Amino acid sequence: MASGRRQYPFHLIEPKWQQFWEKQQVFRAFNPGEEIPENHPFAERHGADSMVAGRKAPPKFYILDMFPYPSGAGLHVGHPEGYTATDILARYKRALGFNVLHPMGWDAFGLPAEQYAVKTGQHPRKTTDENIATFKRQIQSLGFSYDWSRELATTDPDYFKWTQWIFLKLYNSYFDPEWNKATPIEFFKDALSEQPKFKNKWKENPFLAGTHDAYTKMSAQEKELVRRRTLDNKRLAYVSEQPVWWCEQLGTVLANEEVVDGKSEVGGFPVVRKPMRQWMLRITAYAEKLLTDLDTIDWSDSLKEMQRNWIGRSEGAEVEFRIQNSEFRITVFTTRPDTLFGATYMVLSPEHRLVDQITTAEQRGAISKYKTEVAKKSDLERTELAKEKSGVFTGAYAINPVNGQKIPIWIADYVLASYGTGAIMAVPAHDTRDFEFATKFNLPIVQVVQPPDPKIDWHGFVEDGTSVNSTGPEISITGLPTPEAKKKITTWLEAKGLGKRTVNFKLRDWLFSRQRYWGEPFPIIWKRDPAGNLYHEALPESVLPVLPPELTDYKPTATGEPPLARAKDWVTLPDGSTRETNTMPQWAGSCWYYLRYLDAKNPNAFVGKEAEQYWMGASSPQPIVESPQSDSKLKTQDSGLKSTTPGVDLYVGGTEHAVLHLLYARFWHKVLFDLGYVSTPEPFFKLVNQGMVLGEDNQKMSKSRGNVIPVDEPVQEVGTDALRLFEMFMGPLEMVKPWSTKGVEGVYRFLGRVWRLFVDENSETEFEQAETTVETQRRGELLNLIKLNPAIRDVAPTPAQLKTLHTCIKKVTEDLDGLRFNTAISALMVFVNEAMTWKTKPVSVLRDFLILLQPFAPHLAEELWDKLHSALRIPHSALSYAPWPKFDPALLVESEMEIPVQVNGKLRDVIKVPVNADNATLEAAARASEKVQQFIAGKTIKKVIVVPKKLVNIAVG
RNA sequence: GCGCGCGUGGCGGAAUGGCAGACGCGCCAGACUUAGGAUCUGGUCCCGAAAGGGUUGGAGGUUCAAGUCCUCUCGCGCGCACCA
Repeated sequence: MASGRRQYPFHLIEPKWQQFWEKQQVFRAFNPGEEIPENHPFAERHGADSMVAGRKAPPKFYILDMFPYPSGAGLHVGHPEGYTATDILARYKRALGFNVLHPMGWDAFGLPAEQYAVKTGQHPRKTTDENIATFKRQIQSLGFSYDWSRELATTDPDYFKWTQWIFLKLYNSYFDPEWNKATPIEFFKDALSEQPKFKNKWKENPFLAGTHDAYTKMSAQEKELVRRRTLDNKRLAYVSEQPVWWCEQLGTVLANEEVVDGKSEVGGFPVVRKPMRQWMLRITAYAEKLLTDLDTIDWSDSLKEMQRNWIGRSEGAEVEFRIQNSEFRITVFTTRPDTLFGATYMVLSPEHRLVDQITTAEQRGAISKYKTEVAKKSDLERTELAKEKSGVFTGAYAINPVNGQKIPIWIADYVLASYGTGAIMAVPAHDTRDFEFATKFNLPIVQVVQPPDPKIDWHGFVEDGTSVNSTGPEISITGLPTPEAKKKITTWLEAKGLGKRTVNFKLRDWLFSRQRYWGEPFPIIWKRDPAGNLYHEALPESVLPVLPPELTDYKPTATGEPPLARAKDWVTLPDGSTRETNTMPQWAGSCWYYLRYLDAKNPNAFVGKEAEQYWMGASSPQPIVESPQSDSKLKTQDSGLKSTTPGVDLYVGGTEHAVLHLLYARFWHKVLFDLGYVSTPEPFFKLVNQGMVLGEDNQKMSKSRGNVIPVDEPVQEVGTDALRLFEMFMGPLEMVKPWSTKGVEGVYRFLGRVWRLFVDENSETEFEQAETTVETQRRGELLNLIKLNPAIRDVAPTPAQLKTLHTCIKKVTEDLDGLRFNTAISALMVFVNEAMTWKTKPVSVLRDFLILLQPFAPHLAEELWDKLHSALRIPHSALSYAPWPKFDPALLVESEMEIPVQVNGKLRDVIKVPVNADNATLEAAARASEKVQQFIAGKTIKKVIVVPKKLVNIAVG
């Protein structure tokens, strides 16, 4: 690039306006109750007291970017795509009269800084701070209108104090199924009361060996133990000793979500199952709400679908099977209880707790050999070998409850311990996997469903049909269509106490602890009771934040003991209790950062109530604030001023967070909502995923391919306005699209044309000569040498000019509302192409154009806005708050319009008719057309379709 | 395998069921220039001299009218993946 002459002095304009915005705090967003400085443009537009209690505050618009993890590599041109889109919207909404919240911060806890610390001994905080500085410099060089006064970093103790605080809320709450919401644990304590009315609650308590009466007879100490275990078993944050994903290389456990194809998502290292004591968050309690509330938010279908798949709800039944010559019973989960008569064998997962108990002596060797083999396999191997089914017979038999048949019990690794009950009834005739397995091991295959189309083979037919061969001594569903058969047999099972309707989810509880240094410490300590039982206890809120200890060695220990355990002084408290040494996962900080922005400096709460209600709560439509500056004719556009939405109005980020971050954040938000801390059940009302920007070779940008384009490159060559414009001009926001250096030059040329539309070319030559002689620091002043284009005059626009302008206003406005930035930019180009041909360029028209351009190319627009008004001595306020021009449809109407005429659907002519022509006139004009006559001559006209103001179509035979 | 999305010029992409290819890139020609990799003007889907005909991955269908709606099919991308 860098070819030829510079299109316009962006190198002077861009720093100039960035400094201006910074100095004037132009993009500061004001909270309810705040007084606004008199000279601030927000005050000029809305009044200095507009946010003070008693006055109606302007409607809010909260537009949020997914905050980045500041890596050492800096930004490439893919990063600012989403940021540019949100910035354009933020500037547009400001122009419409909204109070816009547009913040930025840093998701700064994370592995890379820690790994660097392990290698070099440099404290992760230092690395993190340096990376934040780099990211901030680069992001600021792009001229985004963030309110930097609300900047936050998840690693800041003033921030993670509240992350820990929210953890305490989770710890001190349980999900109450009757109220269907998170509830302070104090309320559950009632259920431990010895009052008779709570007796029924005791039945389900796994910590009571006997009954409520047994409890009343216990010693105080025993009661305390039971009480504690009962509560701990209910908390939303709980400790569990269960097999978790352990990654040797990373030296930590990982969440299900961080394990992809049996490897760590970060680094791609192998992971193994290992039983460890871990903190879990009970996200499964919210499975149903997380699923159904998707219907209340405006996200893309594909994204919602990804979340639905992840939550994985399926309805079915649990059925209990007796085991022959044994007291044990095995419960299976099935979505097809109607196929119960076709269950010809049963399969347990190798990890099922009953395997050893039911295995017969003869089979013991084979079973234990198989179990060992399976345990050795990583998850990756287990899925890779999935094509070939394997398994071993236990020697035991179960009794099919519907027909009393004896069916063999196998174990096989195609049955997962982690889903359903870890056991299945196998119906080989109507399940693909069971069919494969039965075929391989020669197990009987019995048809129980007849496909609707008799030509379809019933072997392996898994869809709905009609039940057949399904009659037992007590129940028959033969002849019933699948849905009814399901219903009938489930009802029968329930009546017999053999089973029950069940809903199952794929979603697992969230493994919430990590063996790392660079994360939030848990506000938890461990103690022992007099009997020596270890138990955990929350630290009081008053001691938050719990800071991590200083260390010199950040390496995890080989045993899985977290690095924090090395700080013996820190771990052990004076009273002998010890601190929890795990830290929270990186996701914790990003679960609520959007709430901290609302009130980022609040020392007393994670967010102030008033601020939360204003920015997150839904509000009713607001009256439009009329600015004294606004053109009398041009009122603020009202299209964007409908009632504001609950939650974040627009959230933009990459698909990589489609399940993890977005599911976790929704979960936390729902808990906070249930506990009364926030006012909406969902955090993000509208969400858009920007598509990835590929390299010029159409490949994903990566160091190894050498196709990475750092943002600094185009910023140097063509300026940030051109970069911003091209980011949006490439194509629709959601689409994956390749970068194009040539394309950048195209929009750069466009900005050059805009420049030349406004400035006097002679003065520009003068400027360029002067620039070569003046030292760098003083060059900014040279911009004053550039004079306004003499063709710009304060005259009334012609109807044609107004039409060009208003066509552009309409298109840009509608496209911005629909996030169609690429076509909005093309509308601006069309305007400029047209305006270049005008001999006289009316100020009022160009002024409105600059307001339209401002969101896209704010630096250039500010410079020209300033020049335009100064040169003509028109008083003006900041462009950033200039009211958006209103489109006037009357100006687009002309006396005549062109109407296409088709014969048999084929275009034959375009006729000019008066705009108000009625159907008869249109038809007559169409028939009169010479070209049309050629095609209808000698033929019968069967029908004439006239669409007013659209077209005429003549059907002939 | 299942789910979601997408197939339009040489390229990125436009088209509330109503003139396919806006806008930009590239390319061609011209103007201005010592020069042009700056700028400006014009041209640029295919066949055809023209009239006209053809054209939105392919095949059907609905409709006066289909890139757009429906069915089947092929190809690509993303997600999930033995979820009972």
